Parts: sequence; structure tokens; C-alpha cells
Amino acid sequence: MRLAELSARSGVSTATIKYYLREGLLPPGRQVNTTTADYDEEHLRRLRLVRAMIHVGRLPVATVREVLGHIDDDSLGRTIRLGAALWALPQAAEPDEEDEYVRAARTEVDRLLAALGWTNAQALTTISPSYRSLVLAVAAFRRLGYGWGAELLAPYAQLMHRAAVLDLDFMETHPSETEQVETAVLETILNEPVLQALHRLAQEEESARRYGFE
Amino acid sequence: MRLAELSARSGVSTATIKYYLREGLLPPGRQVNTTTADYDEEHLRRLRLVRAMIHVGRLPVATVREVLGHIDDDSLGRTIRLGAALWALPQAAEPDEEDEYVRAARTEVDRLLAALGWTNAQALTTISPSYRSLVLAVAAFRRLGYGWGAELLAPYAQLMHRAAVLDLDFMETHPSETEQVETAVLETILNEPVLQALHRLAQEEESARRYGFE
DNA sequence: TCTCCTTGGGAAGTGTCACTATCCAAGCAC
DNA sequence: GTGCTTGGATAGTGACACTTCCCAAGGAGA
Repeated sequence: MRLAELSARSGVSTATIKYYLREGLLPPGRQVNTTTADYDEEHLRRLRLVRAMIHVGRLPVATVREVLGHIDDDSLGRTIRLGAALWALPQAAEPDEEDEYVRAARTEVDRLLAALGWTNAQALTTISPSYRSLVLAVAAFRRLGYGWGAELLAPYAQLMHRAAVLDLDFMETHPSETEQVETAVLETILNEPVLQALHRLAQEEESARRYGFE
Repeated sequence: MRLAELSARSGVSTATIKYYLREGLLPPGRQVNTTTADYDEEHLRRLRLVRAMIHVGRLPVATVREVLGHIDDDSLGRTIRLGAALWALPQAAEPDEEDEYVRAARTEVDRLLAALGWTNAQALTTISPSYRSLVLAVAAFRRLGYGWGAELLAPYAQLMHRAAVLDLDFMETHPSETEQVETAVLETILNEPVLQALHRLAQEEESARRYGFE
């Protein structure tokens, strides 16, 4: 398959594909001669993955490159590779420990983990990007005067844990190891917009049930 | 309070505050004389809200302006105002109805709503931005070869409905009408990063429970 | 063979976005 | 009255995701 056909089948312009090749998001095609390169189905699949990560998951190009690097790293075991790929995802800033809201938020998040008995998550608080993101998000609430604490967070956390169980159950139905890692990353990235849309839709549904349309 | 003090108390540079004033995200201060304007606590609160929407909720400046306009519109009733504010939020593109994946995704989403008995949401499919976002997100999955259908989505939808019930219960604990609308918008915008972080943290916890750390 | 179109590749340019730096004249403080 | 600060306006910045332009080399039809 030539560049033009790859472009036609993916709906991505040749200029953009060339850009992705330059950025290392797509491996180069097999060079037939000076003016012809050959691409296969794997290129098409990878290209679609890249587009989904960028446009649905809103990941920056540099992050996509990093995540793909981990997915492709055959030297690591599945769990490590998956962890590395997932931990490359977030683009949250470092929490500022001087900030009183951040410190209060951290206390509440720690209380939450203790109350839930998430001992594994507790062990990861110093390094997990998700933990840091959570602290930052809770701090943003507190800065606006809402006293979001462990008690209010706990029911949400339990719901999201059930979502995580669904995620991993689904992941385990996939056979190959590479595919499992790729699926897990995809799940995490693409599932979030789905959950967000479902959340907003559910809010509309519940709001209409309570208050009608007017 | 002068600009410099507003800047100091909010941690936002005077240059950025001036930018927000120009963009209409902050109402102008009370002009004392040619070189002095006076800002109050409400300005500080609004500024923090704007920062949270932009940096935590990742909303574009133009969207923030639109959402604030709806929050401040006293001519409308609560439900309408809330709906208007929430519907101004998404920045999802229009689904391309020519696309086979989009059409298949729409079918699955419609089946999902029917199976769940979300009749209110069903009534809104032609106009709701959340519905369109959901279709697009499901289409992205299907394009990558994952057959995400109503059966897989339903348990997630039920979880998110329970989250929506929590959201609205919490909203009802707030007294004033303006505050309720503002709280509801804030909930929607700021709660999403919290839920996302909880989701990833839950995935880490569950993954460690199943497979250990290695 | 001679055109003429297409190909892959690289450099430079584009549009958007959220700021940020600079400038200015008018106060105010000592 | 001198020097710093203030609010306001204009222009510039840097990051980002492309996109346009140009080129030399193939290949295809007359």
C-alpha cells in the first residue's frame, strides 16, 4: 500500500501522515525505491490508534510517541509495560506543596484511600500520576470554597472502582499479550470520553426526571 | 482591592487578569479615578472560577465566556439557565453521518438508551451535545475494531447514572439559586477530572490486586 | 525519447490559543 | 517635584498540530 492509499483508507491527509512519520508516531514504510514506500495493514491500524489518541483522547503528539514506545517495548513484561504506558499518559502539573489547598486536598485523599482500603494505591502515593491528578483536582474544588472531603469522594470512588473492574474484565477477554497492553491503553484513553459523555447524559436524564424540561 | 492585590491573593499575574478583563471573563472593577480601579471579593471568586474552568476543566477561553454568560443570565429560570450553561460546555465536532462507524455507533447508543429506559435522553438525541459526544466516542472505538455495543456500555451507563444522582443530590444541598446553577456547572466541569483520576487510581488498585506489582 | 503526472521527503509557513512584554499617560507618595 | 505605581492598550511569544511549498526521482502514455 502506498502513502496515497494509506491516506485514502484512513481519511488522514498525506501531509499529516508524513508529519506523523517525521515525528516517529508511525514506523517508516518498506522502501521499494527512491520514490515509493510500501505500507501494510499494521501501519493502517497504528495510524488509527494514533488518531484516536490525539483526537479522542486529546493527547499531545509527544505523549503519544512516549506511550507507543512503551507499548512496543518487548523487553518488559506485560504489567510493567502497561504501567509504563499508562503512567506516561497524564499531563497534570506537579502539585505545589506550599499551597494550603493542595496540602488539605492531600490529607483528604489519603483519608479516602484509607477508608476505602485501597492499600495498593496507598503504596503508590509518592509516584502515581493518578494520585497527583486527584490531589490537584480536589484542591481546585477546595480553592473555590467547596469542602470536598473523603466522605463525599468515597461513593464516587466506589463507582469508579466498579468501572475499573469492568475495564479489567474486558481486557482479560483479549488473547495476545501485545494486544492486551494495547487494549488496556486504549481502554484507558478512549473509555474516558465515553464515561464523560455517559455522565453528562445521565445528568441530563436525571435532571429531567427531577425537574422536567420547562 | 486594587489589581495588584487581586493578583497577589489569586496567584494570577496582573497581565493575565488584564487579559481576562479584556476577554470579558471578569467584570471591570469600580473605576475610582483614571489610574485606579477597585475590585471586591466577588471578583476574586469569579477569577478563581475562571482559573478552575480553564486549567482544571481545560475549557477554552471562548467557552468560559459563554458559560459565564449563561450563569449570569438572570432573565432565565434555573433549569433553563443550567441547561444552557451545561450545553455550552462541549467542544465535540459534529458526527459525520456519512461515516459507517458513526452510523453503527448511533444505532448502538440508541439501543443503549432504550435498554436503560432513559426516555428523557431519548427525547433529546437530536439536540443534546452529550449524545453526540457519546456517539463520536463509541465510533472511535468501533473504528479501531472493538465492537463496543449497548451490552458493554450498559453497566458503565448505570454506574454513571448513579454518579449523576450523587451530583444532583449534592447540588440540592446548596441554598441560593445562583449558587445552585454555579455549583451545578462547577460540579460538571471540575468533577470530571476528579472522576477521571479516581478511575485511573482504581485501575491501578485493581490491577495490583489481580497481578501484583512485579 | 519526450513530456507530464505522481511519489516520498524535507523545510518553512499557518492558524489558533493563552498568555506576556512593552509602552504610555495619569496619579500618589515622600 | 521626582520617581514609582497604576490601569489600559497594542504587539509579541511560544507551543502545538498541522499544511503548504518545493524538489528530485520514477513511471506511464504519445
